[in-house]
Amino acid sequence: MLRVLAKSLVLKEIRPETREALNAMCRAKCVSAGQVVLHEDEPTNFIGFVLSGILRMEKTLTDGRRHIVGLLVAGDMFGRVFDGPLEFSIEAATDVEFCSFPRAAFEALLTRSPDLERAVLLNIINELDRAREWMIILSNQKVVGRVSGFLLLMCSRFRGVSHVLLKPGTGGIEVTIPISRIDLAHLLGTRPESISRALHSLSDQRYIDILEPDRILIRDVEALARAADEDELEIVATLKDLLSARRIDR
Amino acid sequence: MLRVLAKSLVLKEIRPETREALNAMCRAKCVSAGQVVLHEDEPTNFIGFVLSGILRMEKTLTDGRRHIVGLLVAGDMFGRVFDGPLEFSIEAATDVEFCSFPRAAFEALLTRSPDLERAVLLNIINELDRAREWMIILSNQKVVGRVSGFLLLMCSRFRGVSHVLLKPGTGGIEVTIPISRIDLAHLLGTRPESISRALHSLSDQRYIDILEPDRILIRDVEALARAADEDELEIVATLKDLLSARRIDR
DNA sequence: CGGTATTTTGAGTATCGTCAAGGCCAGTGG
DNA sequence: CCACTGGCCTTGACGATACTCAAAATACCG
Repeated sequence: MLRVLAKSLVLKEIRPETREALNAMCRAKCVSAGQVVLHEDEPTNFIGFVLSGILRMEKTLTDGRRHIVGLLVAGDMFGRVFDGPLEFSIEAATDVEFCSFPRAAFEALLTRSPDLERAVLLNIINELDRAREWMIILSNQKVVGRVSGFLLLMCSRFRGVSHVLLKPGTGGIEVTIPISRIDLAHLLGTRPESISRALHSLSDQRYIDILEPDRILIRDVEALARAADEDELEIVATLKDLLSARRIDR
Repeated sequence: MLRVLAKSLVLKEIRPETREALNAMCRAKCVSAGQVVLHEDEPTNFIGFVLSGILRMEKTLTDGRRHIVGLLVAGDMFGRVFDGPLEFSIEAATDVEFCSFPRAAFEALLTRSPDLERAVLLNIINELDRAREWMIILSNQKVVGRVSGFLLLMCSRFRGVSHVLLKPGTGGIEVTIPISRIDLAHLLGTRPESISRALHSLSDQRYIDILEPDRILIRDVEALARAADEDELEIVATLKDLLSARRIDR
């Protein structure tokens, strides 16, 4: 299983001994969509690494509403490394495979393996960057802008992972939205109705096709980036390169 | 100067030797409000620790608009620790003192001082939590909600730092907003006019007093939390405790 | 004291949230 | 096999909110 782990950019640099130790303490787990992996405010007794599928991090408010604060994909780490309990619960958005390390053992290993500590550090820096990307998307005034930014983020971040497919022939990218409209609405600071309208507006402009409610085909990445307003031009460039590269491939 | 640094929660745990080494490589710097400390996308050649004042992290878009993605206060660290250049520039929002460590030397020390690496790790975890708090505030649908959340965040995070003062007698907390309306508007995903209206609406309800455009007296923390909707009840509890404690003190 | 930048206010319009209804799909039980 | 149910997504209509543009008031600076 650590073969899979090793593919994660973050963990591939660690020394064989450390990897051995990780391997020894690691336990594979599978959960199906909807199950809760970690409860909010409970002391975390393990650290997890996602192998496949998508998890959502969500904060449950006192009145019962949920608030999604991020998504986890293959290669991502979750669980508090050192201090206190998690501030949000972690729930499977799709069927998920992950491996878990007992917290105490993991921290002990962390303390005596600088390479692992470095890997964890890089992982968290990465996560921080992603949180900032979310912030920029969320600070878009209009719902279509936020939705467009979300779609772009989905394909740039989750490319290569199960939920994004490139369709070279048509020059489009197919994205599966791993969360319900209502959750997406909370994530983007709006309501499901507005999400629906935004998607259909993008569809009317022929920027995207709604294959199914949760399967979107992105036809015009640049137009979407313009709608998102953001300087996700880097993202766009990357995606375009990828598309044309694939087209030449065949 | 490291006396100041040591006060930062994050660095107080490091060993004397490491502290010595840090001290040796550290250089104090002062910049005045408005100056740019680090440019976006330039390779970062130093790591900085804020001693006093407030810095803003901002992304400059291709069309020249700026997008604030966070604020840095005393105790915060900035600059890329390992990989690539920073994704945003760092600018002084007020007059700022900070100390800087040459990047190469800092990373070398990091590699041979697990205690420092641990401290840096905790610092970044902290920053990640803050980014997620921003996300929750930003995902509030209404502008008054976001503004209220912003004010609460300001006092909970920046308490004890120059820009927040407790006024025990009146039971209020005075906050100085360290950025202009237009920047705050960008940060909260709205326009300056709406920020103004939101603040004056809160003022009309007697939740806050606008002493000066950038100096706000918070009169009713709970009401503000209700307006922010969020479960910042923890924050509220903390603030209330603090207020009553101070009141008893005198 | 003038000149500039920032903040505020006002009026009109677009957008979005709200409420209510309808459609689609999957699962259930007759 | 079909009707029924419940969940989710969509659509429409209406009211609230926020954005736009323009102008006034205020603060800031020389």
